[in-house]
Amino acid sequence: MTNNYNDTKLSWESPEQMTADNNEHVYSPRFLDKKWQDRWTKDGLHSVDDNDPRPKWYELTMFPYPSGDLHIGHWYAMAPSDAHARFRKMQGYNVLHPMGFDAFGLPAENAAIKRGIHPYEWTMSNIENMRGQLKSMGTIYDWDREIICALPEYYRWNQWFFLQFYKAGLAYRAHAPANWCPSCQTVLANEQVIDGNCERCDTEVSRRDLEQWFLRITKYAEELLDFSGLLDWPERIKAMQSNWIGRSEGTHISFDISHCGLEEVELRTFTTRIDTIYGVTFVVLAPEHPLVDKLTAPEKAKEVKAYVEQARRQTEIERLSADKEKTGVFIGSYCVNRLNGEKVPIFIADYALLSYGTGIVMGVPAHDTRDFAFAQKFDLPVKVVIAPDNWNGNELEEAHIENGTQVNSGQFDGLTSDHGKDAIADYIEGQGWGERTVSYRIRDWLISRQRYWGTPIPIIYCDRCGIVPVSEDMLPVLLPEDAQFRPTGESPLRYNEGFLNTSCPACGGMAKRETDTMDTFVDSSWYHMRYTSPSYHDAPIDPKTMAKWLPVDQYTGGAEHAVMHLLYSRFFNKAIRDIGLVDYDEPYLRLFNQGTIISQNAKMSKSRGNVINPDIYVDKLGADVVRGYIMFLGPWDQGGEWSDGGINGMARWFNRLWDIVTRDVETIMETPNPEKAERDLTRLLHKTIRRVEEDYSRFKFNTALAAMMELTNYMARAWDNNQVTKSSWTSTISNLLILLAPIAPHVTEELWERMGNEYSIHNQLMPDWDKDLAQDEEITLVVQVNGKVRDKIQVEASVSEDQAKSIATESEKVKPYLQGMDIRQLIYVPGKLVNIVVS
RNA sequence: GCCCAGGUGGCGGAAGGGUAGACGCGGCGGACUUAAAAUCCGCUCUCCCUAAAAGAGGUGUGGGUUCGAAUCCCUCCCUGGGCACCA
Repeated sequence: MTNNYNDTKLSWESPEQMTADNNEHVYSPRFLDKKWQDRWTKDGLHSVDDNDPRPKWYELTMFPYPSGDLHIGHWYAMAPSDAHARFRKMQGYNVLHPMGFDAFGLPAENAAIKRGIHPYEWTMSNIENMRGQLKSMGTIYDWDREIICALPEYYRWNQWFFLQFYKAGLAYRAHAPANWCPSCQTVLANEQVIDGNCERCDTEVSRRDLEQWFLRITKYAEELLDFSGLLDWPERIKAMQSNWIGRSEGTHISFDISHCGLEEVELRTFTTRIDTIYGVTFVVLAPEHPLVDKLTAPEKAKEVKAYVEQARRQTEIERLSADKEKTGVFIGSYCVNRLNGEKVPIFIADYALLSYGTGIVMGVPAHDTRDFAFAQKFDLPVKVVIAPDNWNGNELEEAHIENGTQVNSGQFDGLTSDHGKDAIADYIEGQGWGERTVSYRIRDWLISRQRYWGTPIPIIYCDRCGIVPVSEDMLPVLLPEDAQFRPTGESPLRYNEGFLNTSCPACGGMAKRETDTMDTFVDSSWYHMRYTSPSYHDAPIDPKTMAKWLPVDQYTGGAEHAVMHLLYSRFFNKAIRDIGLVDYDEPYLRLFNQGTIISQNAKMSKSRGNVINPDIYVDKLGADVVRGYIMFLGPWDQGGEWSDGGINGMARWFNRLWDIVTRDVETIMETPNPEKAERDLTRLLHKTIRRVEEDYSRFKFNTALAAMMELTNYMARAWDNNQVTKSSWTSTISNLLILLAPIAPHVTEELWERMGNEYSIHNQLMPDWDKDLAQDEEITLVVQVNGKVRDKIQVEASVSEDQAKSIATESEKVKPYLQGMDIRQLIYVPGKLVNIVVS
């Protein structure tokens, strides 16, 4: 059969040339995108009803920073999540799939410094533009629920949460060395320093001592390691969070310094290897440790001071480099190892970190690689206390860090080191010299930022009353509009007299406001909650909508947020739970991480010039083709490479689909065997339904599309071969359109209407598949001899084991391989194959 | 160094103990066209062979388990990500 494809194909012409008016059969994607987007908006098709009785499904994708342009990476994150949310909706859920803007942050302020545009103007006009681009994707976002973090009605609740944390002892101020990004002109949290560089701008960070506000995430270290409240999170993300939290079990053990005549009478160290306590030959303090001054002998003072200053100057990178040669200084005093009464010299060295454990390390060169290197450098004794198996008593070439037998360990000699650990810890606890404990690598979350475009921290400093929180009824503390944007290293708010000067809420006297603003990760820690009641005035969330929607059922986004946003948000949830604001333990029950879309073998970036602008493709090919192509690239979690050739393939398939759906069924001729034609097409349809729905639920859009392509390929062939019936044809195309609707909402809506169906396809339910109808009538029986395929035979699906075996052994192609052989075994796999084992 | 995730045609990728390479891109050949584009049809892992048929080989490497391994187990190599002087 020949088709006049010119009449029915999709046209990629502009809508001016091709409108639905001048030709019913020609479709312009650009025209149709707009036609249906307008219609859906007008009908409120995607507005979400809090009172809908259907089971709820809250599907969220990480909201974008309003950089001003929606690039292909945004599409890659958002189009598949939209398809998945649509799929859930078509499974009968009441779906909330909202969108908003992570609108505070540095680029807005940098634009102000560079170009004199106010951050508010810059941000809001970017949002305006991006909202339009987001709408062009054809997503089901309910724009009535949009949130913008930079607006006072949002950030006042950041301040409100901060005050609750302050009251609960979860927010505190401390003077501490902090990571300073000289380019961003602000401090950063530990999570925002990647390999010693700023997470945003990649500039090397330095250290700066400042008064800073912290949130006490360490209080939740143990609970954050417990992922049992999550339904489905990637193991990788859980591993990254576990790594970051860095739990290690060990013992606190103190060394006696009572002979020094100080107020302090002991040095507390943390060790995971208490079994090696008899091998201590030195103790190391972190250079910044407060006891350093007190313990330094006068004759060493100069040398120690020089070392401390040099250590402070070092950047994070220099200091943490593992291959760096050990440095340090003997400070001229000693402590006593209480277990054996030995006198132990005290050093300072920068490999001891003030912020981990107690800031003091017991040096056991025989059994720790770092201590070994230090001992070599300073010619300190290496005392073996854990004998390796078959140890001959010689000196060690390197540290023996594995297990062994306790030696030179007093009463513990002869125990295995495992037993030694327990016995020594018991003994120490009994003597009151220390106790078993757990140490974590994670530090409290530093939220102060010395920048303008963020949430003002609602704190007032009064000379008489000290630190005074702003009272709740005075919120929000508004960002002043008229700030001077100068990169001074201090918040621009400090130079704004009108903002800075205020009166003390306690005594009414003159006082000054905190001028730092909050890390923007505070905004994203609870934004998912605000979507449920974006304009609620009495609290961050309406308790009614909270109970209805939260927690989030499915969250999607990039893995780069594993130890930043995702960890902060989990902490935030647990903290506000303990304050009594929510009653669940985890904010995001299921998490799926999409990969990265690349182009020309590299991440897209302006400097590489390999950036793909989606608008051009949307304009030419329509949103559905771009959506479909992005989902067809490969498995969503593995990312993929953009190719222009590839997207044309997707456009071609939509073209063929359009052709198939718009064929006139009245021209179908009588087929010789209508029952068989009907059964065959129906069978493939039901197999396709099964595959597509399984694939959607696992985010395998690529194979779902492949299944639908196989179906259209079959249909085109069957039509040409006169092997279709009107009824199966019609029912197959309407089911196919429903299956495809989550990926391609516009084309399917248009074709659905053209078939004469009731508006809207997006209110249809996903079809069920029928096991019997999907059942094969014939199968290909594979016949192997010793595991090698020798024949493939079409047989009835109902074939019995005996029948299959005899068909296999009697195959003409197989017989030569059986000649003169003994059949040892016949393996039968029902519905699949027979393997004849011969020798 | 430790912990994850990967390695399959020219390319993106299917298959997660049972026909390796679905689906798509690219390529080749053909139809339509004055021609081109678009569209449609056919072929497209490698070797052997004039060709077909039939063989043989083939999923990073080397071993193992199994009637049968891309798939499970062990060794090593490579790629990407995370942690790393954390005591």
